[in-house]
Amino acid sequence: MAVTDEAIDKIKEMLLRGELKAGDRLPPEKELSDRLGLSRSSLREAVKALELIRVLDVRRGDGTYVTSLDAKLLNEAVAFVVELHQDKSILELFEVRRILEPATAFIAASKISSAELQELGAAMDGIDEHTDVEELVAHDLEFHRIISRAAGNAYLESLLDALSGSTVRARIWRGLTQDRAVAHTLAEHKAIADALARGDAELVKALVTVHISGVESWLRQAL
Amino acid sequence: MAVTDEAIDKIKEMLLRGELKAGDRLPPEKELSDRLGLSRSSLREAVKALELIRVLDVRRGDGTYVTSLDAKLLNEAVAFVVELHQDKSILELFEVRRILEPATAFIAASKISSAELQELGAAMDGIDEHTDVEELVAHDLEFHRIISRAAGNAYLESLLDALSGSTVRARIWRGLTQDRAVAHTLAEHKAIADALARGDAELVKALVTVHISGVESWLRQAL
DNA sequence: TAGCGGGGATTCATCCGATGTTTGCGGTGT
DNA sequence: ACACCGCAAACATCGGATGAATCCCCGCTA
Repeated sequence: MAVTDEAIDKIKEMLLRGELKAGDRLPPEKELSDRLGLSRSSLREAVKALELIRVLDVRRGDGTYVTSLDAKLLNEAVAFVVELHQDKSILELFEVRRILEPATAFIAASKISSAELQELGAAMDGIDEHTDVEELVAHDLEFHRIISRAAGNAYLESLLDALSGSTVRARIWRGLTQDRAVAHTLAEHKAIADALARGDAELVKALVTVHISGVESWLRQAL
Repeated sequence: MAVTDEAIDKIKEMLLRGELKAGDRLPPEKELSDRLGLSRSSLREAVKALELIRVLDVRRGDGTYVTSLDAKLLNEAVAFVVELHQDKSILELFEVRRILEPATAFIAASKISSAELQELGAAMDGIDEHTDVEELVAHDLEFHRIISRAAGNAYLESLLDALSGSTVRARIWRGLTQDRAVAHTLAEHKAIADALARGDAELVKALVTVHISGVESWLRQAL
């Protein structure tokens, strides 16, 4: 194509060149479209596309702003794609997660703070095999997120977060509930938290590998 | 927002529900906009956004089609984001690559076919420290891509491809050339290929770790 | 009959102008 | 000093007009 895609590229270049920085406000639609030499309609298409992947933030009645442009961008972009691949090749996506999650936990083991360890403990409080699925999913998400955050790499955190979308997580925990495997899975969480507290990185890595692989094989059989 | 985002969601749901499948053609703009209850202009914004992340493929004068919806989607989405983070936090992105690349190579070691090994050999033919930067980048890209493809996980392949965009690669090889470190890096490629040929997965993993880490530390010092 | 070319129909590309809605901000009055 | 009001700026959405690319059917020709 041409005009609209050129506009996307030009905006991207303005970002790369530092002409536009995070938090900056873009010129009004009319002015920017004149400057880039296209119509408002076409410019709006470009802006909309950049808004979908969270590069721009459009505030009605106010203006269009550049987002923080941090690692969370990865999350948005990947999550959208992952959501579309739900039934199809979840297992391949899971294989990626099986690589990343233990490595992340390994890194986290040597960096995690006592505050984060406390958070991890709090995340498990009040969660047992009688907790309803919705809350279990929230717990699971938080548990893994605290660990990935402790690894100190925002991209890793975003990627892991996006790779197992909440839809997949919900399905898994629903399945675990039916199979009465919730207690077992929660025990794995507990073991991981304990090993993290002791700073035993190798054990953490092994436990996480077992944990993820367990879920993976459950998923494989469930499909 | 409202109308346009609703349209994006509705199209996404049509995909999830199987109402639209890969390769399908969407109704014409006019018809679809009527059906979704919005104007053509607004619908076009939605379509444009979905086109940016390669979910839809618009062919002028023909129609709008659903793409193959395969793992390559990840590539497009991630590559766009990565490109925007060039100067900023390349090192964090590299850390992710350092996790994925050895693990991928490890998997590839037990799966790689003789045809792929031959490809790997061919990719190294005619490449030496006198090759110009552009060709070195192409070689590097191909080398790592053959290995990730051999691992048999399309998402892994896409992700790795996207994680080290060609811009970063170009910068690295330009730097390696100036530092007269090209021969050394190519020798590492050779060693990796040899270990793959012997099926020594552990060695492959170690070599790749060394390889990536070497580049990473060069990059760290160059920033 | 097979192949080729033309022309109309379909569909997207782009632009324009009008109108509605939301937000931010400054002025005003108490 | 504070609360309210109203204007101006900026995005949201619409519908129509025109252009350009593509597809496909139909008729012509060898």
